[in-house]
Amino acid sequence: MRATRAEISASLLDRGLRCTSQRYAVLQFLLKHPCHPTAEEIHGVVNRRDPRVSRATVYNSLHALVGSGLVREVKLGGDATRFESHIERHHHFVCDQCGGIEDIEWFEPGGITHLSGMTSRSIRALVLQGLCEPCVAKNKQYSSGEES
Amino acid sequence: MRATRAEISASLLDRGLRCTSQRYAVLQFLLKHPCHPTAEEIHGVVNRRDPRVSRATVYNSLHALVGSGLVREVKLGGDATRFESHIERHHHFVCDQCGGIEDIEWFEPGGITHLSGMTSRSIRALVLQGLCEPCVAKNKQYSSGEES
DNA sequence: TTTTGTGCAAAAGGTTTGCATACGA
DNA sequence: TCGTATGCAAACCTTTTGCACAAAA
Repeated sequence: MRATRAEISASLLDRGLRCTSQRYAVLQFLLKHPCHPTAEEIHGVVNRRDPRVSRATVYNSLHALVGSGLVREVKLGGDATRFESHIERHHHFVCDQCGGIEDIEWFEPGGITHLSGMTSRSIRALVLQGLCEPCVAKNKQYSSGEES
Repeated sequence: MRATRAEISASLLDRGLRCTSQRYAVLQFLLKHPCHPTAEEIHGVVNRRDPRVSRATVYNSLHALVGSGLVREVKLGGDATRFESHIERHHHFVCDQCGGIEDIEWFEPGGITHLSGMTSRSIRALVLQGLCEPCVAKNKQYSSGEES
């Protein structure tokens, strides 16, 4: 998360990717922000600092980073694809109500394979859909009669 | 799945939806085909039978059906939203390689809640991402040295 | 120097919207 | 009849593409 300029540059070169200022900015942003931004959000931030970064280049950079394994693409049902630099195996939780996304520490889904009788399929990861803590609390508040 | 015209019509009226020929066609298609078509696929089929069905109306109809609980909207990470008339609780499996979607019989995800320490979140359903049986087999074939 | 990456602008899906018209209850 | 649904076309949002130009190794 706290990578230096040299480290970021090296990790790009190691994978055969030239270290351009645009790629550097995109990767640095993802390393600094452990959220799950969309390409548009990344473009917004990066472009504000250097207006010479186009939307197409953000997409190009993201694809290059995903291709090299430095970044992971996450499609969780929202309108836009999201990206994260958290590349260790993990699951995701998505809140149906607020759309919030949370990383879930990895656990073997073996029990699920068993539960669903899916012994011949191989499971890579899970997406858990439901209500996050704040939304559960918010709903309780409304349903307990506090109208005003 | 084998609903008569009268039954489909009645289920629409029961929920305060007018039974227009377009809505009828959309709902009938979803009841007949237990797959997970996109709006565009539905429009293609319905429009072929009655060219007077516009794209916008297919979207309107789908939203009305989803709003009334007759149809479920499924966002599984593909490019387009998918729809299904299978409204009983169930999970989904999505193949990373071929994009195929399978319904998974419902099971309580309680074990998962426990595994991930997410006691205060409420889980509605799971999306399992991985490789389906055919794709697992296909990959084995390629990796076992059969080049030609 | 040579290859790879970039900016721009246009286009391609998927989906929504505004408004006059048509149709179901 | 009356109010809701529909068709059309245009707009919107996310993402991709083609091509001339710029920059990294």
